[in-house]
Amino acid sequence: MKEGPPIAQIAALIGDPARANMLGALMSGKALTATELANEAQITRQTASTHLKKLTEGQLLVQRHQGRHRYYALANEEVALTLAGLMGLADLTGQSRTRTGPKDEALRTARACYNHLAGEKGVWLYESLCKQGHLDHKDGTLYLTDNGRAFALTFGIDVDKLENKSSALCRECLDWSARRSHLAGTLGRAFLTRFEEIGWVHRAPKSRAIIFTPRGNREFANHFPL
Amino acid sequence: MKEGPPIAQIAALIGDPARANMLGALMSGKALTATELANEAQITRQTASTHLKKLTEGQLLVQRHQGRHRYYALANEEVALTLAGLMGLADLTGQSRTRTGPKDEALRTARACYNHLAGEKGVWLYESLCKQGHLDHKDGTLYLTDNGRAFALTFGIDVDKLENKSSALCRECLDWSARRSHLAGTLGRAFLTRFEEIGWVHRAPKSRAIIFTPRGNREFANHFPL
DNA sequence: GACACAGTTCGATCATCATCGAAACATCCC
DNA sequence: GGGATGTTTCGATGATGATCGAACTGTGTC
Repeated sequence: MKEGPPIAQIAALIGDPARANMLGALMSGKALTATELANEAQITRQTASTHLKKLTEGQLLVQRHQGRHRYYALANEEVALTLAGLMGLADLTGQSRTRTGPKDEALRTARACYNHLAGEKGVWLYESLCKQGHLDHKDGTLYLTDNGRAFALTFGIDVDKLENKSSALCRECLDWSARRSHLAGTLGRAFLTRFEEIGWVHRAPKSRAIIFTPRGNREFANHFPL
Repeated sequence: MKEGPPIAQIAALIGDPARANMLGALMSGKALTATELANEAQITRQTASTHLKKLTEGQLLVQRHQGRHRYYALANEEVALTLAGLMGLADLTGQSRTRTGPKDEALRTARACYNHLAGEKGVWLYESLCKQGHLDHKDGTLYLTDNGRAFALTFGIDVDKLENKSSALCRECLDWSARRSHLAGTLGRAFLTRFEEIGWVHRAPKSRAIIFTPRGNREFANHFPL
């Protein structure tokens, strides 16, 4: 990796097509094995291995051993949110050639972004929580109100346990192309996990798309009015 | 430029050291000529020209003719904010080797970020405006309150004129390394411009640093209490 | 133990792209 | 017009880095 301004090193890491494909696959939030990532990027396992090494050294990924597998995941939420920002910008500047495919439609409606809900449904969730007074801004930071805390508890989310984690509880994830924010942070991830637990949604097999069941759609609209 | 996922193309553009240096120089918000940018990146003018062409085609920059000069500037605020995000992430992941130089100190205190105020003073401004009830969040978007509008007017900022512009009035610019937001958008730029007009600050010659005069420091603290 | 599977390291190849010298083009000034 | 400055285009060179075949390490299974 050539020397230069720090931003160039990170961008160069993301700038290779193979690596970008891997990062894109990891944006769902799930950890994937080296082989899965190699398939995702359409390269051999050897090549993938060198890429994964670079990404890990660059602190964009972390690896976790599990038997003979090595699972790779995005290093932290900051990486995920920055990548989301870049993706939105790419969309905005018209780098994306393929417009409005049938599968893209599902992604635009609801998708996983580092294990929180993004897309239209993500914006919906966020705005509903704000409007109900469950989330609020104070001096520039997003926080969960007492009302919101109670609401989360009745919804089956153990907020106290979330707060022990080192990363932030509430955070905004900005999507340039939608020009809207939605909820990220450990709370954002907890909501999506809960939706899965209670059978409102399930994940599409090989995609970031989140599929709402008919019941999930109804219940979601009931619990999160706009 | 190799094909691949859209994000890779943008990142690859930023990922070259020479181009990254140019973008860094333009982050102040000022437009610079091709020759100035070549000097900034320490490359010949021919090389700079090809880089600038690529950046312009990639919609990261716009160029403006003025006589025999060609001024280049960041294409829009979205580009600027995304670059700021990447820079913060680079800082966070420890890509930056040079820690806490004497000049970095000034940058951390106050610097220009696409013509709005960033750094500690930027956070200060933002938090003060929030605390005084001049800025508020509603359903996930930042907006100027009626109080804030009146305040801006007495401060010498013509808000009505700003609102006619196509880009957003209020926007947040997130700095990962500081983990705080500050005010961007046309209003953010208007504030910095006004500070310059009334002699509170001036720009360091070849840097993004913003220098507060002694009087500027006092007045700033008076007008924007925390 | 032998075998299959997952992943990494090594070495060689090859394509891409940044770089610069030279030259062309454009604009301003006198 | 002629000369000076700013900028781009062209062509050639060179270095970086992505890629894959082959070989090697480590882990689980029978």
